Amino acid sequence: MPASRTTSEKRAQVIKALAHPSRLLIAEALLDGEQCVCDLQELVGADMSTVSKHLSLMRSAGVLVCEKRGLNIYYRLACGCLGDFLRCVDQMTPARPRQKSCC
Amino acid sequence: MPASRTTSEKRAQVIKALAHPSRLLIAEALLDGEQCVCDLQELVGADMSTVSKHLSLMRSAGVLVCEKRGLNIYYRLACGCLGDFLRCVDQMTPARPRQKSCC
DNA sequence: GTCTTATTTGGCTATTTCGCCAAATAGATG
DNA sequence: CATCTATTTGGCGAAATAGCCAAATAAGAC
Repeated sequence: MPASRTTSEKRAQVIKALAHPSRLLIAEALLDGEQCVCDLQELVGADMSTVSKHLSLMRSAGVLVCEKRGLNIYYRLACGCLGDFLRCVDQMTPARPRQKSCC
Repeated sequence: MPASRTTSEKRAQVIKALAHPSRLLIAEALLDGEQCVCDLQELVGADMSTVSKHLSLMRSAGVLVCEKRGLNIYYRLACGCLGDFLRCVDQMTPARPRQKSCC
């Protein structure tokens, strides 16, 4: 059956949470396991508040979950499938050939 | 090895091409096979020029390829893995539970 | 209790993205 | 050739997103 518009909207919200270089960099880093906000800030190299907003967006989209332990808050991927997701993305990221136009 | 910033940027461009409800709806429809622009316009229900720009963006991101036959231009998915991609997205699209905040 | 330290939130400007309209283009048809 | 049909492109205002700063919050340490 064809996807409904509301299904596409829900899915798009999740995809959007990964469709930003800094957010994707964060998600990729978390493939190796959880990290605290301050480590992710260092990774991304942006203002702490900026990173925090990215994390919050990814969390509310269902991509990340977090947990407080001691002084820090640790984020991790909500789902183990991100590797597969990225493998598919890489199949569409050809080093070179991309159609500029038809015909 | 960790993903580099430029790798994440390339990937993010592909993901961005799918991170919009109308564009995702188009991609989902193309799971069942190619369609011409006018069919996709009807599906999306936006102005023809709007749909054309979405298609062009997806094409230059490497998500779609197109081909002209007769009067029409037919678009199809560049890669067969989109189904897997969406299955992963759906795992992160829980009907209900989503972390509002930590702790 | 006060003082830190880690993180989030509010507010603001700058940038990007979206969607329509109108005009341009490409190619089939007569 | 002129004309029609399908699609793309240019341009512009409106809306959404990004990133910084400053202020607020939460919880552990003292």
